[in-house]
Amino acid sequence: MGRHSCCTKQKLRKGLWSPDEDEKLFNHIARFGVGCWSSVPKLAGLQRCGKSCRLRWINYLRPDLKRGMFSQQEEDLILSLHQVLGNRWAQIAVQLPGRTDNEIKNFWNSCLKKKLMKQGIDPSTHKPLAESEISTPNEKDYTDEASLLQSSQAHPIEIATETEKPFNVSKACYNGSGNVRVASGLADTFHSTPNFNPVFLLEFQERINPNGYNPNLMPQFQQYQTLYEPEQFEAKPNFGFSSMPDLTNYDLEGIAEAEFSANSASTLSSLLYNEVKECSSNSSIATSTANAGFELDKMVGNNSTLSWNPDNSLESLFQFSGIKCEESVEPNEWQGQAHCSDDYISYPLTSVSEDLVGGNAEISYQI
DNA sequence: AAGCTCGCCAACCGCCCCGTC
DNA sequence: TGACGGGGCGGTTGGCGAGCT
Repeated sequence: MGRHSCCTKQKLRKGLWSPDEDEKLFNHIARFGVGCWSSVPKLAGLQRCGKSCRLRWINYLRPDLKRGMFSQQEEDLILSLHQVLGNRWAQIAVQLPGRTDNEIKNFWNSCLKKKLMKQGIDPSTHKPLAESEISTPNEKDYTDEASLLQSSQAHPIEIATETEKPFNVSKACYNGSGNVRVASGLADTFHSTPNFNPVFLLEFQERINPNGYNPNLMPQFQQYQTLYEPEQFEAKPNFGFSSMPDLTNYDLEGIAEAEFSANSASTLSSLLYNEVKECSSNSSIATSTANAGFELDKMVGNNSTLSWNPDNSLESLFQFSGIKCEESVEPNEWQGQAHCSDDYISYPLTSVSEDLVGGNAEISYQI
């Protein structure tokens, strides 16, 4: 296979990204969303390969990234997931909103691995070192149920019996003895389809006390908010970042509503915030597709257009089927309604809402 | 203060998978 | 059906800063 074709081109910059490059990439994605990565460098005026742009966006520029130290709960969850999934960082990252696979991988290699070693636990098998050396092959392939069963017999995964919400971290914790306790059904989740329920995500995020916005992007956010007041966002739908509340990063307990309003750029954000906060306070999160539709319908009570891309927070979770793009529109021709081009898609929330209420739409949860 | 070591982490590399032609 | 290109993923590297001598 060899080197990726985009990297073979001449005069491509490598190494650390400059603030200027970041700004160019950020502005490009902010305007046009995530599309064909190979065309991004050219369109954004960057001397980088598409892969490099993609990585920079995913690992650093994405507004839904959480920065800072890993919490104890996150650490426990990583340990738990690693025992089940092994070095499948991307799958592990799915369960840790706001964290990238690269970040988790680095955290594992720099901290957790050593921590386990100090505790006398083999980081690759999660068994006591002595036992591991004697009997256990290094990396087990847990993809098939037989090997999982075999593994769990040697080191049982405790399945919680009570009706617990999945991703309750306190119930999916690493106990330091090589065993992992997960909520009922969680193990199945890992090994069946890659589908992921965002309700679980919200549940989890309630508990991990996120650290807030990606600080790297605050200046840009502020800039956009200065340029475009909330009422202008309907006319500037391409600024999906600002109109898209970051569900992963709100400190639902700590942040004042007034503060939120000041920081958010749209009514939609406030509506979403209220909804999530409500869920947070009474833990009555919708658990069915129908309920999810209802909740969403309440959330999207205005006519704001959500312009967001599949890599970003909410639409990465909700894939609305049954919504067809009627026409192809160039990105620079976008207006405040539903648009679709080959590479970029945005949906008017009211349409989504109507479809959901009408029962025509199916929400599938997707990684 | 200078040199050295070490750890962290951003970014790259190489491979694989999948879709398209 | 095979070649090709794009995207995604895990492993690895190297730059840089902090701490130590």
